[in-house]
Amino acid sequence: MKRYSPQRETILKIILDDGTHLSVDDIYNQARSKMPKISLGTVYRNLKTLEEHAEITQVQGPQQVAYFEPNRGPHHHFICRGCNSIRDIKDPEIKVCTGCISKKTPLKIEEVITTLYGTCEACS
Amino acid sequence: MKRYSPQRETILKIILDDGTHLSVDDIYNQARSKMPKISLGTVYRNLKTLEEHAEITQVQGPQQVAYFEPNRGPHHHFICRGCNSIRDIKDPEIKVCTGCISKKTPLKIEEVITTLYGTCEACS
DNA sequence: GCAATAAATAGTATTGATTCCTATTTAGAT
DNA sequence: ATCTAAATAGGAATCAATACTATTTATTGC
Repeated sequence: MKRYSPQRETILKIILDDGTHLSVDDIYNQARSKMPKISLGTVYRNLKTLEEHAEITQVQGPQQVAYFEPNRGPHHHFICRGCNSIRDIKDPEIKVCTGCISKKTPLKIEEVITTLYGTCEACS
Repeated sequence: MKRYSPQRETILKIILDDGTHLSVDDIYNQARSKMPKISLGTVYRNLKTLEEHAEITQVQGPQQVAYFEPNRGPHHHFICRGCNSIRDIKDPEIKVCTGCISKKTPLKIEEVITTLYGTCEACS
């Protein structure tokens, strides 16, 4: 990665500033309000670059939609089936035991992603 | 669901007979070899119907590709980052503790999906 | 500072998976 | 056997994502 272009900085800032999870369209729209000539291709390209450099993380949301969030270490997600909202679940709050499987199989486990599906307070 | 059409039976049988995880294209191609005039739309429609009736399950594979498998109860998946293969991990082999979170938050958790990413024997 | 070189961009075209649409066929019920 | 609703084939339409290209912008070595 060369140096941050204004476009890349804008995109990264949008994601860092936002506490929730943004879709490509969210990001594109927010970016356009600050930088009207930015193109959608630029958004996609930079999201890819930023993800490759581990500055942001892509989350697979409901209905095959991709969401992006700042890279803030291992954690999990809760997706509400009512309103499709995503929220973070901090790592210590749930525990996944992978020790047992790694002893049993020759698979090398590098990452564990746990997603909880359910109903949030508002939708209950 | 009315009654099984030959197309739906064919599609379901392909998935039940297969031990691995099939993409839409895999299913379409296998179906066409048995039933040359079947249309892609029919495959999609039936996959949706079969999933709604809990006969099959859709798995979100690597690179946003959807895979289908018979519905054989709760289990998890291991995805190899080398060859993109998916394999099942039986439920008792890993344990996810959700009890702790449900006490802390008012979220109603209905399903927990854990996906392991790593490297398989062949790719090591 | 200034050319040379490489990376990034805007804008548009293209792709590819999925859904939608419509006339026709098929299966189940009366 | 007829009627009615569901399912189908085939093609058109949609939509997210990628690819392409000419142009702009930044970095490097002088």
